This record gives sequence, C-alpha cells and structure tokens, in this order.
Amino acid sequence: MTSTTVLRRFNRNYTQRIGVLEDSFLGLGMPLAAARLVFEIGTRPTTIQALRARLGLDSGYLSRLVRGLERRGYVTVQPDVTDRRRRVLTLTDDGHKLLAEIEARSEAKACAILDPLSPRQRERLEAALATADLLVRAATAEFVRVDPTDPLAREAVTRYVAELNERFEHGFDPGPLAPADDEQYRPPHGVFVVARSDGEPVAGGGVRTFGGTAEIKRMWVHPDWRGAGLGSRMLRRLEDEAVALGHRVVRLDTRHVLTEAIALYERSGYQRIDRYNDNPYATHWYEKRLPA
Amino acid sequence: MTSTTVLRRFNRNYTQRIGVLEDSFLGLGMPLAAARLVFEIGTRPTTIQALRARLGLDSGYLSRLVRGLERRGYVTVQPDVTDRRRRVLTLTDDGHKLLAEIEARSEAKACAILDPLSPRQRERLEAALATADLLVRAATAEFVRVDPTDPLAREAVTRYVAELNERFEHGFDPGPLAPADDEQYRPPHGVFVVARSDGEPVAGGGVRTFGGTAEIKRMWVHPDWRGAGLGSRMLRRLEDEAVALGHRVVRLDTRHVLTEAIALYERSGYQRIDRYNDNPYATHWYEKRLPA
DNA sequence: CACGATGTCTGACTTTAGTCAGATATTCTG
DNA sequence: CAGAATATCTGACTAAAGTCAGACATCGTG
Repeated sequence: MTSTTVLRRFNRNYTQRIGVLEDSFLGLGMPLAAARLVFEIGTRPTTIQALRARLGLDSGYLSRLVRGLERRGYVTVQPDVTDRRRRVLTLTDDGHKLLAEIEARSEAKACAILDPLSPRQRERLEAALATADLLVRAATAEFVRVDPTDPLAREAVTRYVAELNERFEHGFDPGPLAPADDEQYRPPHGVFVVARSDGEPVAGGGVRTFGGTAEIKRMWVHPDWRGAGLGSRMLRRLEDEAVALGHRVVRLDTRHVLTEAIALYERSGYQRIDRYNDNPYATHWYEKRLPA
Repeated sequence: MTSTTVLRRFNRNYTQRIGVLEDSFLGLGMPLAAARLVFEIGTRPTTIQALRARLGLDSGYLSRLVRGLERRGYVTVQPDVTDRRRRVLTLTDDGHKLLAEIEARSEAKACAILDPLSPRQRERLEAALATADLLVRAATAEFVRVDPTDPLAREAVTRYVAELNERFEHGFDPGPLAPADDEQYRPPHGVFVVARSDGEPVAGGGVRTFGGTAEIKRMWVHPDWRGAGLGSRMLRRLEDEAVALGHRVVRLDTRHVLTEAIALYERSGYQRIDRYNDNPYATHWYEKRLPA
C-alpha cells in the first residue's frame, strides 16, 4: 500500500468518525466558525489580520463573525496602538466563560472517543497521533525566501542566537548586528529562507558569499519541529539557492556541541575540511561540491 | 500531555491542513457530498438505506442528492429485488469516469501533501497513520447485543468457523447448526455480542450456560482489526454479560494453535483447568472467577 | 388481510459558510 | 504631501448542507 493510499484512507475514516469533535460546538447558539474564533482569541489576544492569516478566512466573513461575537459581548475590539488600521481582539469575562465551555465540550468529546481504549492502546494512539501531527505540520510548512529584515527572518535569527548562547559552554555573542550584515543575505550576495507555518517561523537559514564560495549560516529549526526533516529540507533549499547565486561549492562551520547539525551535514554529503575562517566558536568546517 | 490533548491538537492541525483533501472535489460541478456518494457507490453497489447508515445523512437530503446524480446520468436507481421498498444504486459508465476523476484528484492532492517529505519521513507518517487509523476505528466500534440469528451474528460466526477451519491442522467441522444452538445464546441462557463498525461486524462472541457456569464461545476478531484491543474488550463485555446472567464463574476452551487467544486469556486472569467438556478440538481449558 | 414498521420521496424551510465589489480609514514610500 | 498599499468594514449575493413534517409504497406479523 502506498503512502497516499494510507493517507487517504485515514482521512476518510478519521474525518467521518472524529469530525464529530467539532459537533461538540453545536448547541452553543453560534456557528462553528465563531467557536473556533473564540478558541483562537482565547489562546492569545490577536488582531483580525492574524486570524485571517491563521484560519484563512475572507476578510468580510471574518469581520461579520467578529462583530457577532462583539455584539454578544464575548470579545472586545480595540484599535492597535502601534497601527491604528489594525484591531486587537480580546476575550471579555463572558468570552472566557464561553471558552471554558467550549474546552469542556471538546474535552468531553475527546474523552468519549478514547474511553473504549485500554491505557496501552491509548498510549499507542497518542504516540501515533503526535508523530503524524509533527510530520503533517512539517509537510505543510512553506519555505519562502524573505528579506533578512523581515520579521520572520529576524525572529528565526534571534531564536538561533538564543539557542547557541544556551548550548555553548561559555555562551555565544553574535557581535553587533550591522546593517551591512543584512546586505550579505540579500541578492546578489546571498539569500535568507524561512519555513513558515501558520504565520510563525519554524525554521530559517541563510546563504552568503564568503571567500569566493557560498557559505550557509544561521541554520535553525524550531525545537518543537525537530525530527521531521525540516533541517534536511532547509539545507537542500539553501544549496539550491547557492547554485542559483552561481556557486559550485558551499561551506559551513559549526561547533562540536551541535551534534544533530554535524550528523545532518555528514549525512548530506559534506566533507570535513580545514579551518577556512576565524570564527572563534567553530570547531568543525565542512564543504560540499554542488551539482550544477 | 494527556491523550485527549494530543487528540484535540492533532484534530485541529489536521483538519485545517488536510481538510484540503476534500477541496480537491471542488470544481466538479457538484457539491462535495455528492462526490462522496459517488465514491461510496463506486466501492460497491449499495442501497440508499446503507448509505444513510454509513454516512449518517438525512433521508430527504440523501434522496435529493441521489436524484441529482441520477439526473446527470452518473448513477442508476433500481428497486431491490428482495425488498422493493429498498433501492439499489449503481454507477453508470459516466459515473465510473467521474469516480476515476475524483480518485485522480484525491491522489494528486495526497501526493502534493506528502511530496515535501523524504522517503524516510513518509514511511514514518504512513506507519503512524496506519496505527492511528486502526485504533480510531477500533475505539469507535460499537458493541451491541444481538440475536444469534441476526445477520451480523451469522457473519461473525461464519467467519469464525472459516478461520478455525483454516488454522486447525485437520480443519474444523462445527457440526450441523441446530436451531437449538441459537437458543443457547439467547436470554435467559446466554447472549451474543458483536462489535460493529460502518454496519459490518468486526468482532463477535457469545456466552452460554454450560454445566452450571458461564461459557464463552465463538470469540472472533476481524483480521484487519487485530492488535487494537477489540479482543480484550469483547472478553470483558462477555464477562459482564455472564455476570448479568447470574454467573460467578466463566469457562472457555481453545486450541494450542490459537496462540493470540491463549495469550489474551492468560493476560486477562484466566486460570488453566482440566478438561471440562468433550470438545475434540480443544487442548486448553480455562476458568475465571468473576467479581460480583 | 389489517396494522405497524420500514424505506423512500417531496415540499418548505433554515443555517452556515462563503464570495465579491466597493467604501473608508490609516500607514508607508518616495 | 501625493499616491500606493494595507487593514477593516459593509452590502448584496450564492451555494451547500441540513432539518422537519408528512405522503406513499412495501413488507412482515399475527
């Protein structure tokens, strides 16, 4: 049986049986879409714009849904202070009560579904769903080239730096962030790529030109998203970008404590070479010849 | 994280991303529900009644959907010869063409979703989905008491007999099926239980009164549904039924080749005892004292 | 063969979900 | 500061999905 067959079969069986999870929102006196909104807003106050991106709704439709929730007193709508075109949504006390009710219903429904399973089977299902969840999310993440000043890129780099600082024995200091730095990751010198899911960066990395070859830098994968192949995909994508920039050789450096990264590079055909830069944090240097 | 949390999280992520599998039916010039019907009818000719049970649709709504398909020449509707109230649906040639188109679109969509994954990740996802599929299906199977003459019970017993006949070294002959036999699995002497999913029996088993104690017989789980705990659930259910019939002790016999069954009984607290009947096929005899 | 149950159909209706074309206010860019 | 771009809102519309009450034919049972 092929993977697509399994996926399609699962989809049929699952949506038919578990789709009922959403039916638990019935009887709340509001359409399901509105209940989903309450859930999203409850997770964290959001702008209408963010909801539109996250849930993929038409702006007119969303506007009406929100107004409905406002009219019933579940949410308050206020202009965003930093950009008065945007409007920030917050749950009122009644909204939080409603959210609690929604949560309770979902939970009850989920319990009812899992109830017949023995603890052992439940654990198996939990593990399978967690794996499937991660892989499905990873498969649907979108890789996009962005400007290094894009908020997505900024966040990816910030988290990358924070992680190195935590994992390196004596911390990590990226030095002052000069505007010239950004220039390195802009065509024609280089590019920056992020993987995005639901509007959040889940992986990032850049290629720049250094010493006549391409150099891959700042590769990072969100901790919650590791083990799903995003690292390999990012690496492959950055190699493609290097080729597109006209390079035939790509290099990179790393530090011994980053064992997963080292494993990834070696699995991906990188050869260890001598020190080619003066990065004080680097302990390993790699090179790969790219197919034209 | 609890199982319900994982289930709910998966459900949110999954329906949002993969629900798109169904969007592939868009542009066929028919509502999604109609496309689903074509798929169901294509799998095997069905009656309207069966569709209603399987898809859980309102009879009026379904009637209209079917009439629409008929009007466009995708299905033919004929009275069932055995019961002229029922109507049998069959795909026409055009209907089969449409089904092929639907299949192609689903397949393309599934491919697109899986495409970004490496073969290794795809295999992992496939395994996870197959496990989740089995367990979700098992969790939602319904255990019902039925009369031993009920078609569901008949099918379960038939398949049970067929399997024993195949697995026993010299086959298995259940002997003539006497009406008195059925009586044994009817209150107040006994009961017959089947687990049902989408109208098909996926497990079955009976309790009868024999030699002053309860005896569990004819326990069977559909081969495609094994490894999901249906056997344990059926055993527990039959024990409960035995208690309800007023018994405090339940016995059963089995044959050495049925190793999973033996493992199940021993895991479930059954003690091996001496031969208590003259079943020529039995090699192992078990007993369990039931909590009141 | 009467009577209740079953299977299907019809008409009249509602809700949900969504689309699309502008209108308006605000912010960004040169 | 003009003009483009962005964020939201409004009105007018459609299609899909489903509900409900009742009508009608057929079947099984006593």
